[in-house]
Amino acid sequence: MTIVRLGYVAMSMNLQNCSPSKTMTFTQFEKIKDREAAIAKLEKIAKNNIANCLRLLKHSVANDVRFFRLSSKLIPLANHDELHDWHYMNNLYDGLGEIADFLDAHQMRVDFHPDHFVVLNSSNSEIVKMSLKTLRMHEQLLKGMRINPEHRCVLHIGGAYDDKEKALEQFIHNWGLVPVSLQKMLMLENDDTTFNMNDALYLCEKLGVPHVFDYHHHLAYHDESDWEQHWGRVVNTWEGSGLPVKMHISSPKNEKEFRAHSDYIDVQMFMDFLTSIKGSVNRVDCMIEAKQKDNALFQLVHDLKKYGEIKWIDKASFEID
DNA sequence: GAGAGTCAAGTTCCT
DNA sequence: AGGAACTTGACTCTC
Repeated sequence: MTIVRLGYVAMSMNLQNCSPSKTMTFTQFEKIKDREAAIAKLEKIAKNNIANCLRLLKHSVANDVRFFRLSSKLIPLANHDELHDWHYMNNLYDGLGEIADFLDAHQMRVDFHPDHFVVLNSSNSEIVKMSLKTLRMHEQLLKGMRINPEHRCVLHIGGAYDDKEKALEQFIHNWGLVPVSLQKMLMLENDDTTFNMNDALYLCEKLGVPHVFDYHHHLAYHDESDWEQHWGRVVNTWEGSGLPVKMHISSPKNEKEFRAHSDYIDVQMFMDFLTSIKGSVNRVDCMIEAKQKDNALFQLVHDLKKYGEIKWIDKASFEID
């Protein structure tokens, strides 16, 4: 028996005016002559993003969804070079504290997926430095929400730079430059063009990092199609974690644009996957990555109702035998 | 208000 | 060497 919990990404198609990712471009920032006023504007946006984040969490719990990806764009221009003197965290603790209180009251798994500017295997030390800065911001946000940062940020491995083997070794080298507290925060995902499941598992096993298996990425890019023979290794990378195995689920937009995300999830593809893994692991949390966000999750739940082998626990989690 | 073009950041592909 | 695509939600400007 396996317990499956569904989650969705960062924003809702149902809540109005509830973006957690509002921003201000640097160009606009510079246009405001009074720098203090400009920073005040950034702070207002950040506060509002965090308030909207709490609204999203409440909306999720109201629908039994207890798995959610936080936006990595909560703080506009947070790590911009020209704003290095801005202590963006100072005004955010109240808002983050409210999220902390809410999370304390509800069993909920939240985490981050910093975007593609975080590249840990770069041989350019400036890029690695900026990447670490961005990861430290994520760590501070997690601490502000009183979340144990362990295994709360999923990353891609990075660039191939024309030599994949070398790029993997560069990752291992650079890993030594990553502070231990940040190392503990990370998980690694297989991508859809460069580093497949085997590559990610190689690093995860070597460095003691949980592997987030992305089934759609695997279908788009692999050197052997049989992922099932390695599934046990995926599960093993989670052994030392206090959290259940985490997965990414999405569906191809169409044959031609296979790698792009579709609006909704192909229920048969998802069931094929579940049928393969059921019983191999006690719990698995599936992050639904679809253009229609929470609506894609609700639609998937609806589509899953026709499968008799699924026993529903609540509106967004179930058991499968 | 709708629609087109732009945005801090990286990598890869194309010329 | 330099520019566009990638992929993305939100912003900004124009009409």
